[in-house]
Amino acid sequence: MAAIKDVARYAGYSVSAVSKYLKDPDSVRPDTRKKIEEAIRVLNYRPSMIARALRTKNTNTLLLVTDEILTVPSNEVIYHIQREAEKRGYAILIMTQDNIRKITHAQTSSLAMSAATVDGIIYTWVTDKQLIREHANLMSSTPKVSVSRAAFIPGVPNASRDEEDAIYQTTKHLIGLGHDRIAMISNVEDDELFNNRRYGFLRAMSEAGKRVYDDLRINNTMKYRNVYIGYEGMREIMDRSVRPTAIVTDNDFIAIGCCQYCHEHGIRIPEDLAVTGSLNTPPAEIAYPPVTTTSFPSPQIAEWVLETLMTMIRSGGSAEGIPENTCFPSELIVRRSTDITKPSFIVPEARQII
Amino acid sequence: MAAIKDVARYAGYSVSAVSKYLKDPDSVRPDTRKKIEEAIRVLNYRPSMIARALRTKNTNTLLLVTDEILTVPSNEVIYHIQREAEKRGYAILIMTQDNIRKITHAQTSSLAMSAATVDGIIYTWVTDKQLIREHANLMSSTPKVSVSRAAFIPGVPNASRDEEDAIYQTTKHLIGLGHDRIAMISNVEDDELFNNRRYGFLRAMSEAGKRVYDDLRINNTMKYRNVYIGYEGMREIMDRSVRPTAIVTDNDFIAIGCCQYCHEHGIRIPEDLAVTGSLNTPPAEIAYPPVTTTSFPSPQIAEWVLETLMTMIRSGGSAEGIPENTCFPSELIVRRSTDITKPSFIVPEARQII
DNA sequence: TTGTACGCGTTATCAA
DNA sequence: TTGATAACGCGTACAA
Repeated sequence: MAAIKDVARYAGYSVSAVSKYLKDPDSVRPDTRKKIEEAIRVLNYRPSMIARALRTKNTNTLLLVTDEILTVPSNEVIYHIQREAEKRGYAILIMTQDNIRKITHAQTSSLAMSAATVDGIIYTWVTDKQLIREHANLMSSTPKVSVSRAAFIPGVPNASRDEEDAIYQTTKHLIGLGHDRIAMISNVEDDELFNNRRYGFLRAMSEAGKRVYDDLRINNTMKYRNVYIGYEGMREIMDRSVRPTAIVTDNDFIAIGCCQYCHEHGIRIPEDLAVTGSLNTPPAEIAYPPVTTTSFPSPQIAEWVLETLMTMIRSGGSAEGIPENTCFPSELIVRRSTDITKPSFIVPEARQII
Repeated sequence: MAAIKDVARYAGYSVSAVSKYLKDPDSVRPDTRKKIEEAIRVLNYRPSMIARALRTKNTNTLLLVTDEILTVPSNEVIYHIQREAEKRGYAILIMTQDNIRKITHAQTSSLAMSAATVDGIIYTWVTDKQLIREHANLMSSTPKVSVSRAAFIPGVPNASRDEEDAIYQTTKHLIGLGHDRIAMISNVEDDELFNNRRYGFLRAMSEAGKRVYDDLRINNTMKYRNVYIGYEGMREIMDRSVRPTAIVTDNDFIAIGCCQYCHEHGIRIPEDLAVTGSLNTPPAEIAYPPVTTTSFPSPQIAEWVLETLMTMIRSGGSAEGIPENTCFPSELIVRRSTDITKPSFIVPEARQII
């Protein structure tokens, strides 16, 4: 691989002339530029990003910590972060929480690898806050942000969806359709999240002067079992004396589970029962019937992540003046599961991922 | 940030002693080791991977080129590659095809960034073969592999699923259930893929002495519209004089579209019509009814990717002796859409992602 | 405008 | 077993 000194020698100039040219081609005389460009072309020269990084201390690389490459909305957020990063000339290095743990707790005695040197760090949907706190401490001089309340730690700016508002919008939508008896089924992964969502539901109900008949709270051992939670939740609810005409859930998969129960028991959706989900996952769009839901503002959050990191990098790494929490609203997406005027099958315009 | 020389000074030894210790702690005397470890601890020293990379020429980083973070099975493969890489101490750098294009075609005159220096490259589900060929040429000394036939270029070892076998297994399953009139609906992204799949279907049919009644081939403008393709495909098929009792598709989403049509028209699945998908995507498991499908061997492919790259890296980058194409079989997953004895709703054991 | 000299943090070679 | 030194490829004062 040709190095800068080879280019210099071939062009008949010094290394620094070439370096200067690389930084700003117009800062050298036209004939010099010509010769340098010729040399670069002939030698197929590509600057070594490593040597450059050693000198300049920045790698144009951001570390993204996540375990959730496969789950919505985490994968969406990663997707958009990746693209926003590329726009700005940054590459994304992905690492799992487990690997971060290995790095953080490595005995310095053995081959304790430090994390690859990066210009910024993004924590998303991590579960071990204690670990993140330690790692953040270790990388104290590197700009850091986090996404989703589950990853919030003090001192690291965080972006998340406004969960309360999402459920509030959904509930209000149902109320607007004339529903009186509305139940809520939700999974609990995080008490703060649950409380926010629950409050959104209650606020909509109370603003409309509706009586709260029922709610279901399934416990946390059911992670990755949301469809089943919806199915079982429906069974419980249908045992009660007062049956709801609509179900609010905080997850599309729970809603899909509700639909499965209804199919099994001859309950028509939305004629007999309206059902809503949350997060606008791909399955919600192609479910039978398609499920009314609220979007996750992944593009907005991704843009926030990059803009915030860029600001911090420019300001030498400090989080000064950046709010600890930034909330993004979601959008209500009305589909057949609540609205009989919508198609019960896929529309040509629908763009399913895959 | 403390550097190795700081550790050396603090411990009272030379830089090379510390470097030697770092490489193999047992290669220095116990008392020396003690002092060095103390210094590392006190100064919170972490070796600079950048400086190390400048010296050793390897970064312990692999470049993964893909545009499909959101689609199955690409996301599954990425997920597993990421984990297999971490197991071996490698980090994964993700880059889109567009960015690769920018890098490859950058005018050397301006700020032509080279790709970050990496120890290996993985191309997955890329669409622009010409570009990949150029990039592979540019990075000629870096070990490279590709995943999925869509990314195959000569000289770069490729892993993919055995598509013919997947459809063959599916068709045989239907034949075993007693189906006589079986139709096939497929999307066309790639003629080679289509031919493989089609051949698997025909082979199963002919081996069983079945007559081939019908097939549908929807054209390529419908990428990301698979559910709609299934829906429309069913409409066409139901217009024919001889109606099938089973439908083979090459994609779960097409199968789900078929189901939607059936729901709309009172056709019971699987009583009146059996439907099969492919790729074992999450929606296939939670569809109504759950869809019989074939798995994608993502873990096996990911392991192949890493093992192959490790081999190439050890052997100095050559693909010598590595087959150009490695095919992995898939597994048939029988669900309600073909088998009436299976549950039509979600089972408690089902682990849905998200 | 161009060139010289040094340093970034590490590893490897060789000598002590 | 440990230490001095060169080299990896580049950027940047500073001098010419």
